[in-house]
Amino acid sequence: MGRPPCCDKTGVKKGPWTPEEDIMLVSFVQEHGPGNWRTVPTHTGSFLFLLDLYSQSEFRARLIVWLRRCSKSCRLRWTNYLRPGIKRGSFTDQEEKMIIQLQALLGNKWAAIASYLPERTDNDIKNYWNTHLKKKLKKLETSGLYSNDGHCLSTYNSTSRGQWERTLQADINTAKQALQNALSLDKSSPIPDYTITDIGCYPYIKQEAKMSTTTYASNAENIAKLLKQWTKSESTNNSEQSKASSSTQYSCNTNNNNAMTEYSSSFEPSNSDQFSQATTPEAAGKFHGESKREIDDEIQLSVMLESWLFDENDDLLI
DNA sequence: AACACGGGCAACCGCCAGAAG
DNA sequence: TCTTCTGGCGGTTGCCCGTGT
Repeated sequence: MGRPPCCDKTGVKKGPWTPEEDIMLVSFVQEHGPGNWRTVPTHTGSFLFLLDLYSQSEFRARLIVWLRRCSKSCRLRWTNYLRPGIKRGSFTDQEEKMIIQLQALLGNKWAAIASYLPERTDNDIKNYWNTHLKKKLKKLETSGLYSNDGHCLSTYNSTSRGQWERTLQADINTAKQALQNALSLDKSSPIPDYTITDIGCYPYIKQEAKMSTTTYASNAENIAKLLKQWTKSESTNNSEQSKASSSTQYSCNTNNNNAMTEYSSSFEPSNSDQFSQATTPEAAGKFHGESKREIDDEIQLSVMLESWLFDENDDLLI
């Protein structure tokens, strides 16, 4: 009776997302589009996700990683962090002003406020409000420069309420226009090609990379590029390390002179160890308190698949 | 140099309305 | 029609890192 659950709730991974998981999620959304969160755990097999780019990419990279996130977590990660078009970094004065005005008008309706700031997520706005603006306004309030109904007296003292509302309406119209533009782009191309500047949200892409006009292709080609570099270092590591380990390494070859440099160097080198630890099935198991047997089974399966893939694709992975 | 503290932010939690079976 | 689940939302937590002592 009723809907079947989307995924096995026991053994679902929590905590910070790893780059591997992000790659998987991005590639999934690129293939299936956002909004199918219920199918994410299905398509990723709940426990094992095999990202097969063999038929899609000239680089023919294959990757095994573990995704044990519930659909809700996937949706949240996508909407708050990975979704193209998200602007990160400090808020501009204009944005700040708009948030203050809209908060005064709408209250703590962060989603509604975020709809007028298409480049910002509700979570970001909420965080910014709680950490910055609340204090700022309190200060202003105590100094008499701000009234608690959302009017910054220093700015609006001389303007009538009608003028203030017109200003706000103009701001809202501007934001609406921006939103409509964004939506019309979505309509024309369900999975648009994003330039690297459009994915400024992507946390592993350094500032200089954002300046590039390199296309962030919709067909996972760039992820394939990234994986190519990644699997290359992985296979090198495998020859040196025990084959029983299914851990993944993030090493960056910044000597490459092509676009790949931007992607590979985008990973945080300082965290590479942390990532490799966190992404081993052992580490994941510890994290979730899984039984040793389950972990061993997963390791075995992973090792089998991994050896199969690397053996088969040695000639393809350079 | 070591420790304590606080700020910032990603991610989780719990609730609700609506959808799906 | 009822039950169960998803997706969306706001509130809250906890970790990481920078700064002060």
